[in-house]
Amino acid sequence: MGLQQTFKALSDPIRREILNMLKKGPLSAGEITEHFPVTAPSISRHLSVLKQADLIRDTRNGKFIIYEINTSVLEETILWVVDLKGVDENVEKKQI
Amino acid sequence: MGLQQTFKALSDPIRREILNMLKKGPLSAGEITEHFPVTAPSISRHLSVLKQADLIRDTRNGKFIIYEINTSVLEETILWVVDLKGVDENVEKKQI
DNA sequence: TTAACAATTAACCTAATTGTTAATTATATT
DNA sequence: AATATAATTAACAATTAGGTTAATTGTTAA
Repeated sequence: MGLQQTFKALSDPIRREILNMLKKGPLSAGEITEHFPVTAPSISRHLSVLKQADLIRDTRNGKFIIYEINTSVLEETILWVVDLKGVDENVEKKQI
Repeated sequence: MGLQQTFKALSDPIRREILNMLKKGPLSAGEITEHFPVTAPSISRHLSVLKQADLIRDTRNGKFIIYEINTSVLEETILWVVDLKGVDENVEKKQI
């Protein structure tokens, strides 16, 4: 349930961009929607996919629903990709 | 064209498993197919997706087409995810 | 309590993905 | 040359994904 949902969530460019936006700080659904040329319901579903993957968390604040990023899930993802690459990080750094 | 195709390719469990198999060494399409409960044409398309993402390379050897992993593409992916996580690798290592 | 606003859910459509079987291509063997 | 083997491509069916508009749910403010 973990890696699969994470990769699926990351496989869409709008969702990746949303995560990049939230990296700078929490935003409401409306603020997120403004940045994209698609409708609010469409963004709402993207948010729902990210939430199911536990990449974002939401809290209601009055009329607004505020989204923030949750990076803890990415730990597993990084480990998986780095392991696939099969690289000792230190060797990697020496090469650069 | 880079990140997008990589994430799309990694978003399918069969394709991730194929990469894990190839991590241990090159394999023919047939050998890969044997490990999954789907038909050869289905695996062939998965291989084609991985190839388009440049995550694998193929060379014909007689009747066989041999696939091997290409991890260089993963560099960009790792950088992207690590940057999203916003973690200084050293801090990370100290915490563990 | 009614009106307005923020956001989600519902219903629907189209495009992309994934799987199958059948046909094709390329190579090797007899 | 004919046959067998390895793999891909073509054609089709079923499912999933992503977009839209319309309807619904929460919350605030008049």
